[in-house]
Amino acid sequence: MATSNFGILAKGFISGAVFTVSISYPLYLQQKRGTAPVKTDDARSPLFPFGKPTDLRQVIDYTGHTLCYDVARKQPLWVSEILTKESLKGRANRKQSKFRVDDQLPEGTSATNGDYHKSGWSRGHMAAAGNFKSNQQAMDDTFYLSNIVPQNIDNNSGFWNRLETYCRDLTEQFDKVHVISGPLYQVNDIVGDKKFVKYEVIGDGRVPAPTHLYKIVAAFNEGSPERTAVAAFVVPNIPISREVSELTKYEVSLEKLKSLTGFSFHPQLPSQTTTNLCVSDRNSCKLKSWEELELYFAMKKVKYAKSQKDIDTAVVTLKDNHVKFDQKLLSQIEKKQTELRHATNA
DNA sequence: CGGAGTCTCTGT
DNA sequence: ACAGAGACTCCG
Repeated sequence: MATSNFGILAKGFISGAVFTVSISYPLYLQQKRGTAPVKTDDARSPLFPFGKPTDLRQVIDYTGHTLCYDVARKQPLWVSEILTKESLKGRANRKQSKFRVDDQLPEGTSATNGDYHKSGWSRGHMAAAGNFKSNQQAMDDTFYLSNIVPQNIDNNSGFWNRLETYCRDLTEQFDKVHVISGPLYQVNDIVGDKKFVKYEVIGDGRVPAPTHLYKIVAAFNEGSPERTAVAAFVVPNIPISREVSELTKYEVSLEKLKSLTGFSFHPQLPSQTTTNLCVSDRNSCKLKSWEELELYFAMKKVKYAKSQKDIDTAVVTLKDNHVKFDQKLLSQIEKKQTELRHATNA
């Protein structure tokens, strides 16, 4: 028994019946407050004769990501993943995956698709599906609703999508890119000198829609993990202009994020030798332009076009947005058109 | 890449 | 009659 000799006796009543509990606790609990750390992992204490509150939060490992689940909010607190060139290569297809209730969670604590349906909010991945092209199972796992938060759809497919793309592109400069993502509930409404945190809750499950999302990016090379380049970002969960490409606009310090989340991320990271990602990265945390993404969309549309009409609409979309055609797209269009001609002739 | 909504079919 | 799965179409 790892207790001291300073046992005390507690007495009380439960439903009229007398109970007597002998409680032993370490000497340091008797010390003055502030002079020593209070041990919190001891289940017995004078103030908690029936045991200290237990925490339902749990950390779960999936095929490609690990998350800490917030039972009360029915969404993750943080989600961790590691990107490499290899993990981004492959044929896994998100069309094969389905959003679904996570049966690994405690009974009744998972959000449902019904909560999100017609809510006006999209189902935003924290660990991104596109980060697991190499493994269909890993991609499928990201579709568990344990990895999902209510996200503004324009933010999701726009700025946040560009941020995820930025993380993937970092694998061209670093062996490994470690990413932690999660929701935040921050002041988003100020009236006079009063500040408010206002957020919607959706569905029968009353799933809260976060005001912000955060992402911590730590990129390093295999041989020198002590020279990690790291940065953290807090992005409001609202549409963000396509013109914004400076990720530094949303950069915060790790210390700041610690106070916002209550989690100390990367506690082992030696801060003396790490560098700021937005300085080390040769792109200086500059996101790809929206035009580049439009070009990418067009490429896909042409590639899977079933008729000339599909190609035309893709082209019109680009012209509407004043996006310059690059050579790859032009040759892709030519290729597709001859392909379609052969199809009609046969 | 990131999503949504609608329709049809099927099983209870 | 209603719920879920799958195919299909659409958007940024």
